[in-house]
Amino acid sequence: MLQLHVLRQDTAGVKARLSKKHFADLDLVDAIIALDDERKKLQLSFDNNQSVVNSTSKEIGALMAKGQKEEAETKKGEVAALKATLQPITERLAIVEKQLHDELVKLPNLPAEGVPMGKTPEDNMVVREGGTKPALHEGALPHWDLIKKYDIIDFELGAKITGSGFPLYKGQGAKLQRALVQYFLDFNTAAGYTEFLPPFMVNEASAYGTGQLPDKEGQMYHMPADGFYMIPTSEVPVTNIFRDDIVKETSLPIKMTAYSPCFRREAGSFGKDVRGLNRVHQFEKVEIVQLTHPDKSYEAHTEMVLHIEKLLQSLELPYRVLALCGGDMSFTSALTYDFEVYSAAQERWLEVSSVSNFEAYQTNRMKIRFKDEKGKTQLVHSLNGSSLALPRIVASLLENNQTPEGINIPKVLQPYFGAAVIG
RNA sequence: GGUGAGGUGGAUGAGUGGCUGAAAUCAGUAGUUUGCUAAACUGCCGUACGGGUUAAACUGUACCGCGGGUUCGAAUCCCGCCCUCACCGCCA
Repeated sequence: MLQLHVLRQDTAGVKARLSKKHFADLDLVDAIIALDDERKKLQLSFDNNQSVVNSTSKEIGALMAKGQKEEAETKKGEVAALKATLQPITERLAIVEKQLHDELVKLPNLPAEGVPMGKTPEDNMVVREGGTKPALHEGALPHWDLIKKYDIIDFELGAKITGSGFPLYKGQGAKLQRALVQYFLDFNTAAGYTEFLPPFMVNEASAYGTGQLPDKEGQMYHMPADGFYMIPTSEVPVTNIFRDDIVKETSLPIKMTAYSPCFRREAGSFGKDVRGLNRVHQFEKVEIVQLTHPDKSYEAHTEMVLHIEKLLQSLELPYRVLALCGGDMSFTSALTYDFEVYSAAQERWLEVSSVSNFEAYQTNRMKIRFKDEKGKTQLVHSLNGSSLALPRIVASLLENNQTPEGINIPKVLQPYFGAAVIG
């Protein structure tokens, strides 16, 4: 969530940036500031009253010790009267604090300087493209046919076992998953990211910390008996490692990577976009996360974008980098670059990575802080990016690398996969 | 799942109703001393929200797993929950 002092210091600027994100309820900003004013007033009057209660209680203790019962009883009466006046203040304060918080989390993160204007995916800006689109042979197939031809992924069986959107990987299909995960993790750890294998379910506090709750509740699978959520990305458990911590400034940046399956309900997604591997309920993903000094987060973002780009280049896939426009960025993000790979048979660009800088939006919720050289506590910045989401990489690999003889495996993957061709 | 023990500041750990926002030790940090390193000595050293100040100083309140309760007063007593550890049971 946004920091209150930002709203106070530059109310007009905040509103302008919220509009860039196509957030309509600008009056909410004023309402929040008004709530905070009330909160301060209540807090002050509570503190002053409580202060008297505390000191009087001490006097009572001293009187009792001296055996001056009568005087003590008089003081008790005073305290009781004070506490009676205190009660409505306390109650109101609790209401105002809750309200203030509930309203504050409704504000999305503010878009950064260079974020393009716009509302829909069409307004996203292509930053650059790389790789070359392949020329497919006569009779080339989309991946949903290729997986049947080579019997490597079975959607029907997955649906039988669980439901639609839960693919069953078989034989070389399963091994390809394992090879990709391992390759991605090795690529990330070689660049200084520490590997984690996190829990695949999280509690409410963690889901809240990264911003999945309260607004994206419907996107996650929920286990009501235990109050847990299946993770939609390992960003959630990994970023929460440092929840409520004050880290050493010298430990920044903290660079983490993790593999996990990801579970997404994708409620309300229908149509041609969802065919085959394009959109599924469970998929494999390797994620990178950084916690940085607030002055260094944009530098880190650039570094992460280049890192993902190198990874895609090593897979020899045609890709492009998009700067998301204000309206298409996620609620919590200040700057997002998406990576898309071209899937030649279906002639579509598929999103395989999203690299975002959340600035202090997530860390303000999670209270991840550091002490600067003046000893002042500050929030760190958090960033993350997929490196990478497997299904669409697989779709694109299958489609782009198909030949009449089989599917060619990129050189870098061959040691992991143990073969050069799926045939 | 059963039984028992326990959750206190970065760590260890004292503290069973007021003198405890919290001993002590370690770690950290600033300084003194010292050829260097090491050691010794001295000061500082939790978080949040306020008041106050140009900035400090100073100052109020809350917080000892979480939430309630008792009391003039709670880390300390009571209730509920969560978590950790040990043993037993079950099990990959």
